Amino acid sequence: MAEEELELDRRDWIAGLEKGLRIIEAFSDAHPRLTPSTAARRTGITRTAARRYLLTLQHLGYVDSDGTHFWLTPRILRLGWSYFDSAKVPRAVQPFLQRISLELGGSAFFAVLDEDEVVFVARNGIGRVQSLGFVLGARIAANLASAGIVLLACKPPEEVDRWLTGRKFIPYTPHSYTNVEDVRSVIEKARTFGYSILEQQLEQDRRGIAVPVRTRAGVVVGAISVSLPIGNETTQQALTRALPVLREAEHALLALL
Amino acid sequence: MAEEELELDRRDWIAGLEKGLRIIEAFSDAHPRLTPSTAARRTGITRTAARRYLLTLQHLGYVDSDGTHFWLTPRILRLGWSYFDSAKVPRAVQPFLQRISLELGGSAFFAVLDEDEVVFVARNGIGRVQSLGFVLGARIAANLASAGIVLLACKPPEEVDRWLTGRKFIPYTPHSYTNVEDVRSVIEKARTFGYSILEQQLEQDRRGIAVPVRTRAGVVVGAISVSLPIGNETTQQALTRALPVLREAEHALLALL
DNA sequence: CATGGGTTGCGCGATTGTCGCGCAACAAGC
DNA sequence: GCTTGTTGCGCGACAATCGCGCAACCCATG
Repeated sequence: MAEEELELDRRDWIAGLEKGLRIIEAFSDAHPRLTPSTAARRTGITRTAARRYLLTLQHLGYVDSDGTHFWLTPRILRLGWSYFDSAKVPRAVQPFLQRISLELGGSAFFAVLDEDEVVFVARNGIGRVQSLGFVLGARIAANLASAGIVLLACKPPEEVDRWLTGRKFIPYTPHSYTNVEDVRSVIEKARTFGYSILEQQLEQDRRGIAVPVRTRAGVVVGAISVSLPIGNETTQQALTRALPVLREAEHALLALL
Repeated sequence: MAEEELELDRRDWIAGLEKGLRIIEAFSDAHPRLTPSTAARRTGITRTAARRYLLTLQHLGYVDSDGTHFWLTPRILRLGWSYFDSAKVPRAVQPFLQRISLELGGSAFFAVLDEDEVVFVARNGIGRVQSLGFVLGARIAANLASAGIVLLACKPPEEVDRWLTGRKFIPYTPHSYTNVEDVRSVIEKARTFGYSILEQQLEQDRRGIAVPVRTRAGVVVGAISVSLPIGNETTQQALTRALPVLREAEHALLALL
C-alpha cells in the first residue's frame, strides 16, 4: 500500500487542491489566526494566491474572517469525520477498547502509523494524557508511544533503519530515550516478543503496553494499546495483568477483520 | 460573523479547492471506498476530473488506492487537527469539563453550532453515547442535543424561525420531538431561562442539560453540556443538582475568555 | 505630526493549469 | 457471443489561476 508513484503526470496534478490543503494545515497552536501574508509565508505560496485560497475557504465555510484575519471553523472537522465515518476498523475496535479500559483501569487506544507519526484514531477511558490535550486524531512521534513502537516493529527492518537514521528524538519526560540505539533496541524487543512496553516516555508515572492488530490475511492494520499508571506495580506485574486482556482483544478482532 | 459574502469575485474563487474538498467529503459510512466514477456521481464532478483529484490526493497521502478504488487515510485527520490545535476555547474548557463530569457522574461536552448541526469539539467523561460511535467532531441536528437547543436560543428569534421552517425532524428515540411547535417551545424556554434541558431526545434514559458560554463581550462562543442517566431522578432534582455546577464553570470561563 | 516599513485589497495581462470529449481496453452479465 | 457498464489516457481549447505592481492604509518610532 501507499505506493507514492514517484512521478505523477503533470496533467493529473491539481495544484489548487494541494495549495488549499497546505493553507489549512498552516493553522496551528502558534498561529491560530492568519492573515494572507502570514499564511503565504508559512506555506510558500504568494500572498495574492494565499488570499484567494482563504477567501475561497471562507466562502465554503471552512474558515471565518474579520476582514483581515482568518481562522478555522468547526466545519473543518467534517473532513476528518469523513475518515472516521468511512474507516470501519476504528469503529469495530470501540467495544473492545471499552472492555480493556474497564478491565485494566486505564485508557485504551487504537492507533495507526502515518509517515513517522503515530495517530490515535479511537480511544476509550477515563484517564487523560489530557495534560497534552489528548483527543482523537492526535499524533506524536512514533517512538514515544507503545503503539508506535509495536507498529514500527511490524515493518521490515530496512524500513525501520531508514526511519531511525538522522532522526531527532525530542524528550517529553526526563526518562524519554534520546539515543538511537535505545529506540532501536526497544523496537527489536517488540519484534521478537510481539508486543511493546514503554515506561514514562510520553508522560511521567505512566506505562503503555501495545499489541498489533492484523487481518486474517496477516496485514497489520493498527495497534491496540493501553496506558496505565505505574503506581507501585512492577513491570512484570503490569505485563502479566494487561497482556492477556490485550491478546484476547487481538484474537477477537482477528475474526472480525 | 460568518458573513457569506453573497458574491465573490470570480477571480478570487479557486474551483480546484472546492472540488477537492467535495471529493473528500464524498467518502462516508455508506461509501468508504470510491472509484473515480462513483466519486464523480456523488459530487457532480466529471469522471475525468474526479480521477485527477483522487490521484492528487493520493500523491499527497490523504487517500490510498489499489489502482481502481480509493479510500481515505488517517492523514486526513491532520486537517481537523489544525482546528483543535488552533482553537483556544476547546482547550480552555477541558479542565472544566473534567470537573463537571467527575462531580455529576456523566459526560461533559463543549459544543458549537455549524449551520444546522451542533458539533462536539471537546468532551470528558466515562459515559458513552458510544452507541452512536461518539467521538470528537461528531455532529447531529441541533434540536437533538441540549447544547444545540441552548445555542439556538442565543440566536435572534428570526433566525430561529428560519431554522425551524421547512425542517424535517427525524426521531432518534420514541420520545424525540418531531413537531415544529414542540421544538420551538423548547427553544423559547431555553431563551427565557438561560439554560436548556432535553430528555431522551437522542438516547433513551438520558437527559442533557446545557448552558451557553460567552466572552466578556457577550459573544456566545459555544455551550457546555452534561449528559446524565435519568435513573429515578426527577427533572427537578437533576436541575438543582447539575445547574449550579454548570453555572460555576460558565462564570469561571467568563473570566478566561 | 510626519515619516517609513509594514501591511492591506485590487486590477491587469499573460501563461499554465484544468477542462471534458472521445477513443481503446477490459470486466461482468444476460 | 454481444451488451452495458467500467477503466485509463491523449489531445486540443478555453478559462481559471497566476504574480506583478499600484494605491491606500495602519501602527510605531523619531
